[in-house]
Amino acid sequence: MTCAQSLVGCELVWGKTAGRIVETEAYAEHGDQASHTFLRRGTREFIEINPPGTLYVYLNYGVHWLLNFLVKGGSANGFVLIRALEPTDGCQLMTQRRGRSGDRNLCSGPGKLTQALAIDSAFHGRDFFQISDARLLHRRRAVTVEIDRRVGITKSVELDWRFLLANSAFLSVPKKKNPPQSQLRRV
DNA sequence: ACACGGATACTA
DNA sequence: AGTATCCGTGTC
Repeated sequence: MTCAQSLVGCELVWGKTAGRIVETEAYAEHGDQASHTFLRRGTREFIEINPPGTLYVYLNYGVHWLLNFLVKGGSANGFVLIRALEPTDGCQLMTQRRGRSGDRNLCSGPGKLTQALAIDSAFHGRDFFQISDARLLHRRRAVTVEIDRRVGITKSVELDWRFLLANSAFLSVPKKKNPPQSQLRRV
């Protein structure tokens, strides 16, 4: 999914906090058994009803809110899961919300970053571009994106739809594939 | 290695 | 109503 790849390196500004996106995953509406659309009618309807850029926020494992962007058109409809940020602003507030210190532990995971940014179900279904204090700043320089297998799923594991900022120290889990096998893309 | 914990979408 | 499932984290 090209959107997931394009978001790597961009800065997500969320109120008084902000972070550079260092890890994303793509989930496709069709042909992807790991996507909610595969089993949930409600998620398929969500795609029909809402415009691209709508936030899809849901609770995972009864503990963590996970942040997804709805993407439409292009090669396929689907969602981009934001999995990790490199904190760039508001570290003190994020540390306070997380209840832990250390910049590397603030947003290095999809559940951690929603806690750090104070994202929960209240933002589910909201159009990202209509949220006044939320912004997406495009990267100013080219970055190297590494392609890897998605994390934490049991179905459609063969799809390499995880996108990492190369050599980032703020990833949720290290890349699984070794450099010779992994693909690198200058984007 | 394991517990924690709730929305969703099924079944009946 | 009851149950199975689930894109994780922190601590054991």
